[in-house]
Amino acid sequence: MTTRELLPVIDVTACCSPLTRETISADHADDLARSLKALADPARLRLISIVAASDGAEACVCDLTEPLGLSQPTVSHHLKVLVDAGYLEREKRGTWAYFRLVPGSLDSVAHLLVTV
Amino acid sequence: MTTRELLPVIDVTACCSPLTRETISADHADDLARSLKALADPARLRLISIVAASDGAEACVCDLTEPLGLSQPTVSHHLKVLVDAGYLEREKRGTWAYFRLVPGSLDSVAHLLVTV
DNA sequence: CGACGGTATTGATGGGCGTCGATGATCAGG
DNA sequence: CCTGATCATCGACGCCCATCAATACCGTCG
Repeated sequence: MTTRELLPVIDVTACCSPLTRETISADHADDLARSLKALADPARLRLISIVAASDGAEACVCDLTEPLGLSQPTVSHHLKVLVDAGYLEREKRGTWAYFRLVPGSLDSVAHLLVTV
Repeated sequence: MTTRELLPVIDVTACCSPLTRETISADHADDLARSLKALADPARLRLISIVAASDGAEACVCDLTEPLGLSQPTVSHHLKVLVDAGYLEREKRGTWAYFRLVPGSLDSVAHLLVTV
């Protein structure tokens, strides 16, 4: 995306077809893959779904452990992955930690997907 | 999605917030996670991008090995993953194998994402 | 201040996956 | 046929990751 626009001209052989437009850069592919990897887990998708469906669009860990059938440390780990990836935000109120969806985060990665 | 609609009523305690709408099922989360996992790799994202940007929207393995800097077996493996996941389709013409984007496959997974 | 409950972190373990070299399968051309 | 080229499959290696038990951290409440 910065200074690597000068691709060598490909000599056309029998099978090779030339490119008609820009492809995504290696760095861009890396970033998008990281974002998708954070979502590519059944437990994390269900966490996002439950948080989004909860009253006030927020939920604490105690809401999330039981419906997933996973241990509390595992749920905490998945939540950390989602927070680090920018899909959830964490707010600690007293004893409980509440998680909310980051608005537009899912839409943005979905938009990146269709423009790959 | 079939016979497990009867969720136990959650007794409301101090921290737990009730659900206001349906969450995705475990099976649905599994399927979507599988689809996303097939995309969550830099090499595979670049493969899709190159195929989509190629003339005629198709490319053969020899087009794809060099720009990725990966060995031919590795590229073949990634292409198989993408074909199995329904993102690419393979057509063998003589010695060469041509890959095309399956129309709408990316849009459909992107749409599933924003409705989680 | 001490006990208790919710949550995050650590360490260990087992499985999955990306990568490669070697090899097999298939087709074109002499 | 035999050879060369393209692509798929196999076996192996190394690394990342999902999961759990144990433990540490940090609030609240008595």
